[in-house]
Amino acid sequence: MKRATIKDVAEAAGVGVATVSRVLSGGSASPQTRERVLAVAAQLDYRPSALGRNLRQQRTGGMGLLLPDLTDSFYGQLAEGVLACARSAGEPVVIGSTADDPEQEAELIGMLLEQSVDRLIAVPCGDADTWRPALKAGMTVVFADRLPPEPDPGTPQPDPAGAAPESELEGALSGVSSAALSELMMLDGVGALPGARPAAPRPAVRPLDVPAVLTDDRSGIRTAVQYLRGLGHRRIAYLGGPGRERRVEAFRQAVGGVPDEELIVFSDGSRDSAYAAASGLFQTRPDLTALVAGGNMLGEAAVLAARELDLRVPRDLSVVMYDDVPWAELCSPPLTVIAQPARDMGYRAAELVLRAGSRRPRSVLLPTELVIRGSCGPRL
Amino acid sequence: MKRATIKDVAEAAGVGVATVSRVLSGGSASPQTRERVLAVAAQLDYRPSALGRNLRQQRTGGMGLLLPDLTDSFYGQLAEGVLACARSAGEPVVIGSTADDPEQEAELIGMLLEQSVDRLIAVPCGDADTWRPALKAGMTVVFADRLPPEPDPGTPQPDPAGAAPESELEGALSGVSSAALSELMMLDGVGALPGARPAAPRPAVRPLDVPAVLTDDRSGIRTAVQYLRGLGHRRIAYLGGPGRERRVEAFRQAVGGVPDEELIVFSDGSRDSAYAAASGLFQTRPDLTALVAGGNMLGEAAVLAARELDLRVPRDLSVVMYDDVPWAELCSPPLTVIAQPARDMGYRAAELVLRAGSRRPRSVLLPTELVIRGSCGPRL
DNA sequence: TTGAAAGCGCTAACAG
DNA sequence: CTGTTAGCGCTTTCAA
Repeated sequence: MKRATIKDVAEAAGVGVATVSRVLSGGSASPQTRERVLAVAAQLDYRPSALGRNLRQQRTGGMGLLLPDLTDSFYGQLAEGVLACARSAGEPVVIGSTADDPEQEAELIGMLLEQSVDRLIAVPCGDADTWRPALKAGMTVVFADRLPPEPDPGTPQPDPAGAAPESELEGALSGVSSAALSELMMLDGVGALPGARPAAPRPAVRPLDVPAVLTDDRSGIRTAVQYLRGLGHRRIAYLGGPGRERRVEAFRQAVGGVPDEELIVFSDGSRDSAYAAASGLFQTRPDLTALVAGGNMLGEAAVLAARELDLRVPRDLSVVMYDDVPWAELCSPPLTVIAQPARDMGYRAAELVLRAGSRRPRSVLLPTELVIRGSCGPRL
Repeated sequence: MKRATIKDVAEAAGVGVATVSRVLSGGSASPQTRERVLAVAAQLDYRPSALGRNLRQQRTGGMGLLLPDLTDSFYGQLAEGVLACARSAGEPVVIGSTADDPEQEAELIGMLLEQSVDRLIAVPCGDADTWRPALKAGMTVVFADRLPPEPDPGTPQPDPAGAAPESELEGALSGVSSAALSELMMLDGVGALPGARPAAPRPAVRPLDVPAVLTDDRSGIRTAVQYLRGLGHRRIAYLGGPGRERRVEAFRQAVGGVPDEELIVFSDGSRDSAYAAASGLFQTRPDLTALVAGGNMLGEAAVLAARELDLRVPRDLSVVMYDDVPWAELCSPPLTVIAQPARDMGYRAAELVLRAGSRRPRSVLLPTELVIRGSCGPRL
């Protein structure tokens, strides 16, 4: 039993296919025609085929979603946000996971292009060159959670917002009422995120001009570092993951002075590498008393490594982790975290990519919140 | 700059479109023609449009994936498995999350039908009626992790494999070499999972005949219960989630005798409901000494509720949780779990749904493993 | 308000 | 081995 086509409906209703199409997409038609068509369509259990429509319109509906790892609760939450928005719009979502590997990312972009998916939400890992093809092909792209690494300009770039603003949020919003602060923040052109310095000569190759939904990393990190400093900690380490340059930068800035680079270590996206990095750090620098983990998988690794080395949290080591995830509370002690509104980020990114008409939508910067639990203590 | 079509390539190469199509899909062509076409295609950066192909073939490639909740690490891992397989096949995956709500599930199925996605992997929550439309439409469906609830037959159904077999695995494999036991298990017709009793009169409405990738719940639960009993526990409670009838049944059977139904409580898919259920259970039955949580979100809730009520684990309460998730180790104490090969399940489900020719593929039953950590102790 | 007709890009059947 | 051609189901001019 084959599916009914628009032609079947047209014949059964004694009208032309164009009329059926119009009725079903809310075009104009006389009431009686409309009613008849609707009745017949329902009776035949007609479902318009997306295939025909897509070919005709030269575009697949819905959106793509590219994430590093669905195993990471943060991205799981982000994805749920996207799906929630897509569902309410009745749009399909094509998902792909990149494992933070630019090559896989490029492949997935190619696949989406082949499918004529022209809207894409991504947590990018590749650089501008990975992304240019998608943009040139006319895809509407929205980045979430982070931006592609900027091509390193010749001269080391000073903080884009000028002299170390209190936070990105404030930087972007200087002169805005504090009521607006609690609102979701808008800013334009993510390439030059905060206070666009009109005169500053940027490198000729301007980064990508793609809207993004980000959280205020600078403020998140700064709050955490200040909190730790307030507890007396001086040797604070940072454990970072891939694509997180903004956070590291924020960390360097927050600790102030000449940062002790040995206290800043990185891993790639895998659990193993995170564990190795954490473990290595603890062993080479037993003098550190606090750690900021730049992501929940890193926090996981840090807690595990600390336990393995018999470092007691928070007695021997204070830990703050980026991302609030369900298990943070189950941990012993419960982890103090920098919470990001993961689900909202996904939802808003989906909104952006769906609403995007011809105009490029604006970027969104969401606030973070330091959730104090039990993993930080005074320096002893 | 528009994308090149097959026609452009044909013209530029001085051949017909059919030839291009043939060359690109590995059909026969003379070496020089092939070479020329390939060269031109590369030169024009030609990418075949899935739109045209899909319409022509009346089917969208790739597969759908329906999960209850991406926030649940178990499903995140499952999804990663599916994506890994899909990626290596170059196939797109359309994802949807149902929140264990049959209505949303039905809607998503409808959406996939509209997209002509004809392969679907699902952790089902709706019953047979929800799924029949998809099957009637000719979708190749593979269930993962669980099956739709069976329509309750008039007479209470005895254990389908006869007199309480040691486990589903063994039940399905009686007479099979023990070497094969460590292999992935095959069995036919999931509707009548284990030892198909030829003579037994089943209800007229046979359940769905859909292949599935499951784990051996019976053995998983039984092992856990036996472990707890070995530690001296007698009042063992079970905290269950939606769509988990097999596990509860296994639990009832494992505890033997007349189960104390008050010790068996359920929640829906949400964290809140799980917490409420756990908390309620602990308060109404302070005499229980051990708990089996039928899923990782339930385990999470149980640990939280126990902590809230000042029940020490494992001193006051021993806990075994279904699903091994990264945070199980971070928990204090680290949780003893029934581990399922989540990623493999996803991968294998994807294999099944992709390999499915006209023949219905066989079901797969994977083993579980009791991972003993620190959340269980002797009854005091 | 309505219908006829022209494709969108591709594959498969058929003819050469 | 290769080219021509007929659609797949739909939307969208363009006339009527």
